[in-house]
Amino acid sequence: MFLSTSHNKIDLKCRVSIPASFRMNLEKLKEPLILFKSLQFPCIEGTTLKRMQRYINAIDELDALSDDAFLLRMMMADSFEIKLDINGRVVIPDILMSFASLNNKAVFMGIGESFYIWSPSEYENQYNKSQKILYEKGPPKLILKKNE
Amino acid sequence: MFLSTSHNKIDLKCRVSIPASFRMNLEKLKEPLILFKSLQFPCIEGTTLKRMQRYINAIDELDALSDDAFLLRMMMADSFEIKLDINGRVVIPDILMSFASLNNKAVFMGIGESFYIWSPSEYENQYNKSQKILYEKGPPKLILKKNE
DNA sequence: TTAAATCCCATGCTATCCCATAATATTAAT
DNA sequence: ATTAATATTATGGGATAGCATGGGATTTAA
Repeated sequence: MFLSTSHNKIDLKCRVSIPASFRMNLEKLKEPLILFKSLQFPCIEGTTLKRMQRYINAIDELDALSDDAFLLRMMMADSFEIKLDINGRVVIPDILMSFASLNNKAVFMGIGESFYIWSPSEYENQYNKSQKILYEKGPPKLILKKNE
Repeated sequence: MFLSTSHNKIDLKCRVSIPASFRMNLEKLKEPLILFKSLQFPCIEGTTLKRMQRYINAIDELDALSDDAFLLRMMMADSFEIKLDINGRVVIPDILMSFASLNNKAVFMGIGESFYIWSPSEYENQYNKSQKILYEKGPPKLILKKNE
């Protein structure tokens, strides 16, 4: 699982260290890493190849001409299978750098099955927004299921 | 799996490099490459012979005299099994060049099980369209199934 | 025999790999 | 508890291999 938040530097070659705990999770799952444009936020989403496969399978289940199928295909087009170097770093593709307004700092935010990579300023915006919602509407109501 | 987007040059002999990651996918699957006219867009679709077989099988499931069957057969007629040269390039048949309004630049767009080849301007149209839909209707709602 | 398609070699560029070092966290020892 | 020793993680930069592309040689077809 991807949990916790950390701030890492992006160098001139657009390289950045994936937090060690995230790396260990990928290694444990023996899964390659996929990076793609988030459909909800101006940030990059990271996940496993296996999970991406589920999106792809979902496309064939949909009406091929529908908006949803169209958007999912566009999502695939902006997805990249990324190899880590020996030090646990990745190179962030240009397309994703500019989409997420990244330049020299990245905020890694684990959210369970996947994680986000934010620019520090966008992250702050998002964080403030969440605090505001929490203050105005109170905490979310959750029904937890047992593990299978 | 075909993922990511890249821009390659088409030379005077109508040759173009298939992106290395797409090539590796074909090699891993030990599958020949098929190029054909997309049924939905003014672009070329590329996929494996195996997946093309599934389209062919699908025809038999249809009413043989229906419009759908007719369209699918026309699609097959403009399908080509393409060999890669030693550097990973293919020659795009004239029929497909003009169908997709290609001349000296090609945009390769991976969409999972297959990929598209667009002219840069058509690709841009398509991308803008997706951003508009995303903005107006929000992200696709998906319930993901577990992988088998 | 000429034109066109295919194959193969050459080159510049860029992304990837690998080593070195700096920073941080963890353990051990006094 | 404080300091020292060690391991782990993060970052910088140079060497290298692989990719995209141009062009010429060889084969195939008309």
